[in-house]
Amino acid sequence: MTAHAGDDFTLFPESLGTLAPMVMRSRAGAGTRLANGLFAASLADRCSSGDTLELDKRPFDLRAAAPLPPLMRVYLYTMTTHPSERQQGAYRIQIILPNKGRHFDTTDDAYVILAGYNPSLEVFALWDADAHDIGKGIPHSKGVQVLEDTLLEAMSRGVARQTRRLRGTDESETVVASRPDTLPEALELRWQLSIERLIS
DNA sequence: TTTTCTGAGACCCCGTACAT
DNA sequence: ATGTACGGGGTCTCAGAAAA
Repeated sequence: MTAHAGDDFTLFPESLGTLAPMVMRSRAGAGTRLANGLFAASLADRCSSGDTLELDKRPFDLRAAAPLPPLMRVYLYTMTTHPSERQQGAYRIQIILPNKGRHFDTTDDAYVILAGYNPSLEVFALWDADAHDIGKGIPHSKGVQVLEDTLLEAMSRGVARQTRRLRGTDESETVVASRPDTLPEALELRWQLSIERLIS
């Protein structure tokens, strides 16, 4: 995955007089900041202090040691359920990228984590970012879902996975869910699944 | 205090699967 | 082959937070 320098956001702002790539970030709301903090805290023993940057922003970066990706860029959203929708027990996040961008930012070869957190269930869900950032990328906003059963399984077993088909393609993705205390394990699985998907 | 931006709820549309 | 229901994705809107 590469950064899309030709899109409607600027990777190299001339006003700064620098060629250093700049990651587009938006400010995060209170709930997201809380989730960011919990996410980082869950990986505290895999990251040295000071390697977690800008927890009040979306995305935030996380440097970790093997077997996790060396640089993770985390797009974390609050995961909600909508009783008005037909499918009972379906949770989803709504992806809205900073500055109306259409692609996840992979500056510095970061591995993009697309995650949701539900504060009432206290579980994370990790989607395959690459599976959603294809073609023209992400429109104004995009919702991705995960079944409640998967989250409940993660609550009881630590880590759970769910395969879901992507509409309009022949492809499917695997969503990984986990409790905060099993997040390193889930991230490792998420990374492996992404690699398998890339080479398949 | 006002303006701008973001997050999240709600609704609608489209594609697919299944029953008839 | 066609109709219907369901699941997933897209857009609109509003409230709240942050910035000016």
